[in-house]
Amino acid sequence: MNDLENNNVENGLNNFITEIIDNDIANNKNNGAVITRFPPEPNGYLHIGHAQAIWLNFSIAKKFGGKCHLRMDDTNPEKESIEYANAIQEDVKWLGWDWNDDLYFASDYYQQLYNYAIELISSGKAYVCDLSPDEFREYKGTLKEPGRPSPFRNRSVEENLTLFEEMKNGKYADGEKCLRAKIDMEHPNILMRDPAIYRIRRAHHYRTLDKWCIYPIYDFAHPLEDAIENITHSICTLEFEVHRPLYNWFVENTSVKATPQQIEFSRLDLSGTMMSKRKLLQLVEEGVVAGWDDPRMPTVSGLRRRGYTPEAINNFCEKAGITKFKGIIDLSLLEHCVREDLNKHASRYLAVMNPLKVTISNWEEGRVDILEGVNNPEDETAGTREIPFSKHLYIDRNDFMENAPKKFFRLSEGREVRLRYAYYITCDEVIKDENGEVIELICSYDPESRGGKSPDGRRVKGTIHWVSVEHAAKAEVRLYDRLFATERPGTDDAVDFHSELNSESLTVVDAYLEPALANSDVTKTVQFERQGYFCKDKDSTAEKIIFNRTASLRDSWAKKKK
RNA sequence: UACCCCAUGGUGUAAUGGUAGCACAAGUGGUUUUGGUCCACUUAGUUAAGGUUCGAGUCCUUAUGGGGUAACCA
Repeated sequence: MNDLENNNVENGLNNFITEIIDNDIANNKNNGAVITRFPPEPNGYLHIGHAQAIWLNFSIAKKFGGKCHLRMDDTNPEKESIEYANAIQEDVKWLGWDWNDDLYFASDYYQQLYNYAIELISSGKAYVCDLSPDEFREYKGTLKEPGRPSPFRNRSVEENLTLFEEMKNGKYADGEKCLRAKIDMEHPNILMRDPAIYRIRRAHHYRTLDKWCIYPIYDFAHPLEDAIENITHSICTLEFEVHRPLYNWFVENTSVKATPQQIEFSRLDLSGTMMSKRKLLQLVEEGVVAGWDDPRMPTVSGLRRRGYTPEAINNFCEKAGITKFKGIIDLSLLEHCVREDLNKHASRYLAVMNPLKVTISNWEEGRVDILEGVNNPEDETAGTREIPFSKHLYIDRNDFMENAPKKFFRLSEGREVRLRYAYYITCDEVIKDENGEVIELICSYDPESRGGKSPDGRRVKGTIHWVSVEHAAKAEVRLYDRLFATERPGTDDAVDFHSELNSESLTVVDAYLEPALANSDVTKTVQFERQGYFCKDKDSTAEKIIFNRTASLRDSWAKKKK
């Protein structure tokens, strides 16, 4: 392994883009500088796909000793808001990235962009066009047929200058005129056929308010924004590939000094969910989910509320990889990443979600024993906690079975199990109600087995979780599953994506928590032993504790049963 | 077929003309006071056909399949 490879392995970052940058640096392009940017439009919340773009741009900056700008690409006042702009910043920060002083807004460049437009007009490379949007489209041609020149294509520089200034000054109605780059109406790439670069839109902008009634269009604005900020590598997703000639055209035909390079990669796609901001917005507006931060949403804020950690998300972004191949990542990789992180860091607690009453027949009423539980077997420094034990307990209903098969290592009449950190108990009697449903178990405990082992060293295979009824706190637990039942929801236009929703994406149950969990102010995601990872939801009140299930534990027993 | 892009196990991703590797998933076994974790092992891959070469996943040609692009959105 050579030094370069070694270096890349240590950085955990090596893909076709870093190879391009390696070459650029070897050739001393940009004097070896690397400046990237993450340029979201503040028209929605960030999702896991954005998280990968963020991870990519910031990691590249870090790897090459450069920097990464955060830029709000806010050139469309009709869809953007301060709420979104703020949420984006919060999410990027939470993911662990620091843009230092490099926070920018495209809207701060409006005057500069206007000046570059004048430059293009002055050099005969842009003109004001009076075609209506319909006519504009018609003149543009189709994918297979060339376009025709606009009748306004050959206006004089002076006339264009005057008209453009009048556009800016509000002389014309919205859509009455637009400014177009003069390139080639017969170009095989339809984007090069005199694209519009400024439109008239009397919309209130959340930052520039009503100062402007003309707004620059992405294809014109973006390369110039990049150049203004001295971006060296402008990384974007695949659908902009055909825009690259246009991107370069604006860099080459204006007086900007920098020569940013656009590089496209395949956006991250996850099975069982969708990344369309428009459709996610629809789910929010229709109330299908509880908001952008609903724990079932693939948004950064949704994952945060679900109990995911930034480490898990960034690891996932890295493991998913960067290529130009448009694939779909299995949700199980994301789940693996969160379990991997949480297994190392989450404190363990006992909580019973599906309670079945257990009475210890040979335990005195009122007697309480305080036992010691290990907080995290993966981390000795996490310490221990006290767990009260008494005559009346709850165990999980799934941990009892009548006529259990031999491989069932839990409780059944006449069988013995270990209560985690407590005692061995044997089920002596099963009490049922008039419907024949099991409502209580009468068990006897072995006083010699305190702490979960007995002096005779007998083997008790099963260990189950429990809580003491009188010490337990009741809580609500929200069990989340994938939002959609299909692998690729929303990809078939003939299918309404609502029909692909998973009707069981949310199940609400009651749970009984051991006191150490109920009394602590948990802010981190914890493990309910043998069940999964859970975090306290923001809907919790002093009276009502609410937990969200982040992810279940792997369950090889459940698999075996199938 | 107007132009552009892409194609490696089920999924994602390495291999930069020289032994097709890794991760997830799936499965088998072991350890275990979480049927978790951990450990070991197994299954499974270069879209096709030509060409260049001592040697091709990699380079060339063609075919096939998939995707993107015709907003005064980004």
